[in-house]
Amino acid sequence: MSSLNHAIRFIFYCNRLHFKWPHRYTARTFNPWVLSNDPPCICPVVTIKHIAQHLGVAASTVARALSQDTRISIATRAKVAQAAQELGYVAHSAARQMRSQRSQLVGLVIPDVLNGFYSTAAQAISQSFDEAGYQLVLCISEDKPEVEMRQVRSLAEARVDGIVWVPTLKPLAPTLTWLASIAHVQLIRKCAALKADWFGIDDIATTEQATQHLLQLGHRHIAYVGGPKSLSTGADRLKGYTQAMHRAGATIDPAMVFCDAPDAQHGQRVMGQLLAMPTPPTAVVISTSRGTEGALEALRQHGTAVPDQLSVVGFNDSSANAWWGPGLTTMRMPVRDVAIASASHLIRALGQHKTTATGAVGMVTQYPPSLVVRGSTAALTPNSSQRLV
Amino acid sequence: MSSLNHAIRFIFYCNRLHFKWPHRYTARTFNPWVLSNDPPCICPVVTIKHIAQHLGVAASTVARALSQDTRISIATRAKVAQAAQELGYVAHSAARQMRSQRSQLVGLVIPDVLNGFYSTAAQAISQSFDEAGYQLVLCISEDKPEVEMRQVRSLAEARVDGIVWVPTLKPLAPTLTWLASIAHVQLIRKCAALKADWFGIDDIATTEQATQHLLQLGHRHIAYVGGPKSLSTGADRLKGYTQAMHRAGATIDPAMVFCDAPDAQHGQRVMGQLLAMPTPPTAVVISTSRGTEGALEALRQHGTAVPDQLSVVGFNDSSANAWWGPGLTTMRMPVRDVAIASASHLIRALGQHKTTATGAVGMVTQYPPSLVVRGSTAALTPNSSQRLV
DNA sequence: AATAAGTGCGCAAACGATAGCACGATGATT
DNA sequence: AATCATCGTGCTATCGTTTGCGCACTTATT
Repeated sequence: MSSLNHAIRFIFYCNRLHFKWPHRYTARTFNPWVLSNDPPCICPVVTIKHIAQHLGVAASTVARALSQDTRISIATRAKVAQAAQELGYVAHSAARQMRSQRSQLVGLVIPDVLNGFYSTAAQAISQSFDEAGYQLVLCISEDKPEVEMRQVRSLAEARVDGIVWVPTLKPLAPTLTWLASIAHVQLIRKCAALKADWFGIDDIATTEQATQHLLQLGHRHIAYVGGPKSLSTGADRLKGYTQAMHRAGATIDPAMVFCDAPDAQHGQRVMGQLLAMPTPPTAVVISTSRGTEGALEALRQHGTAVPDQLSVVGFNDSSANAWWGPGLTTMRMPVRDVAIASASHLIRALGQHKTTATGAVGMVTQYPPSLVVRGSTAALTPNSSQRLV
Repeated sequence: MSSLNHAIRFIFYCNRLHFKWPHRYTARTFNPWVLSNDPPCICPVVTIKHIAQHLGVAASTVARALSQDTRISIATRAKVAQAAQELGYVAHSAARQMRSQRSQLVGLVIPDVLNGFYSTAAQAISQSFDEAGYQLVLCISEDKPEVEMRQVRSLAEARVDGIVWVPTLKPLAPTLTWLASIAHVQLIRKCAALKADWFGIDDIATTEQATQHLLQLGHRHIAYVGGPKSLSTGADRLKGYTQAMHRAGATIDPAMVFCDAPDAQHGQRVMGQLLAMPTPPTAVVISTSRGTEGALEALRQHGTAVPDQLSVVGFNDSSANAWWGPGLTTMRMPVRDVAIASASHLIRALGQHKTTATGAVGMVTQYPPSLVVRGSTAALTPNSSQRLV
């Protein structure tokens, strides 16, 4: 804690020199509740002016020295650096932002962070921006447009340099207005009302692959449990299922297609309904991660034999899926790759400061999913609960 | 997009009035890549000065009106509010911070966000601060002290009002110096080198309960797989195991106690070693979440029968644990409660602005864990791989 | 009628860092 | 010897917002 003592001595030193602390300073103390051993000390924060006074140079010289301006001699730079170190100088990014117009902050707006899908994205994005020297402001919108609006407003007030945005179902108009004034990329979900560069996954392919897999195993009565159609992901995944079914000439029973809230409750309830049907499906495609969790819980409660009675394809591959019973066949998505790509793109754009050199606006970058086949899907047998028609 | 047009008209209006835009303004435009349909428009950001000029009042009046100062008449306040709305005024929090000395930012430093343990905490903390009007700066330290140091430094530069901190194994000295000047709480892990209010879980009780459970089932050769002893959580959990074993008069085989990196690789490797022993244990306590994942993978690969050959107690209960094979017996921790408590405490402290009214520093708030018994633990039988000695 | 109190608002000084401009000193060139 | 380029540094305005002080005006009290 020697730098602290340095700082304290410095205060007395300044007082000797009749350095006038602004009166408001007296309220700023080192927080007493983390330094209970030491006596509470009135200790203002050190600024470049203090360093300047300490060395007998101008504040601007200190500023330039700290930013390694070549116009300042090496000797002076060294002295400044040492003084800054001794006095415990910590730059004030808000003040810097006032002039430079750059906050070195970026916002991340995601619906949820418990969901492994988004926590993976958050982790990757956090790392990318950390490496690039940006700080990440995390906003969890909980899929609520009002929350999202408030958070985007706050990000705009903070003058974040950029935003990585996973839109909610129906973003409110002010959200779009504010976002339009900020460099941003859209992640995973598309927002039709606001054109911007988008990074995501080929959602049609996810369910298309899954459904084709089940069709090849001989299934024809395949149920679908997904997210709301108003979400771009929900609509596309439904489309993938529909396309695959039509191409194979299989008929879709509307009673076996559910598009609703992408949460565990919904998954559990809907799976319960499917199992209670007089002629239940022989296979089911579930296209949300939380929905998959709920559905598995319902299967456990009903004691349904998987894959003997029912083949199941889940969503968002994780290590937990490998442990589950016979192993869960899932759609695996390169979330990490997508997240890193979006962050890199935004970082690059911010580096270019303003030029839209990439060319066209509304760039679309789509990554392919893959199907991980495990034990929860099997060929259709007479054992299956549904008799072939 | 009518508010945008309003703003544009306002610019011309200002020009007519010979309002001088600072030359630097010309570089700030509405971002062209999100508004490709409209022609790129040079459109400075609206400040209170512009509102003031628009209404023919002083900037200070606008500032007071926007902060609902009672000295400003209701009529003026309404006019200001409307003008702000029309011109698309967005407050500049950095400028506000310059005077008020409050950034309305808080930092969250956690080692990992993929880990369900910490993502749960992050979600709860994010919500708490969001409700209290703070923005959350997320820092993922990856358990690396150098990364942590850099991030804490950045948080100090951003003048965050407070920090929720999960310390790494060995925080570096500068980290502590910088943290000492900021209001903060420690979460989950304790940092002995820096006294502060702490919120966590009774880590001794976690493994103590688990071990007692196994002892009651008749097990005596119980292995332990945990995190490093240098971590407060690692040390305490080991202590809980040791205490329970000693109290029951069971001998601890040092070859069956592993304290190392809390990751999946370690869990998998160590579990492999245990299974390969000439006289393997009949039960095992695993006290890290990632370690549990790795261990389960090793069990799957070895085809070990659980609980017939080996009883297993895992860590950090999640819904996935219920699906796993016979259901995984786990230590469940009230992470969400702890996280919310820590955030609330910090918010309360920040609200009091400086007073350490709570009294003593170094407050300790500890929540009790609970044991969720499922199918992975069973009474010792001759079937078990280890003969009783 | 004169003073006191209250209301509504403007002026200007900060907050900390930075960038443009200028200025003195040194050394090099004509 | 005079002019010029270069180097290192200081002065000062500026970013957008807040706030203490003060002024003019209105209403209440003596």
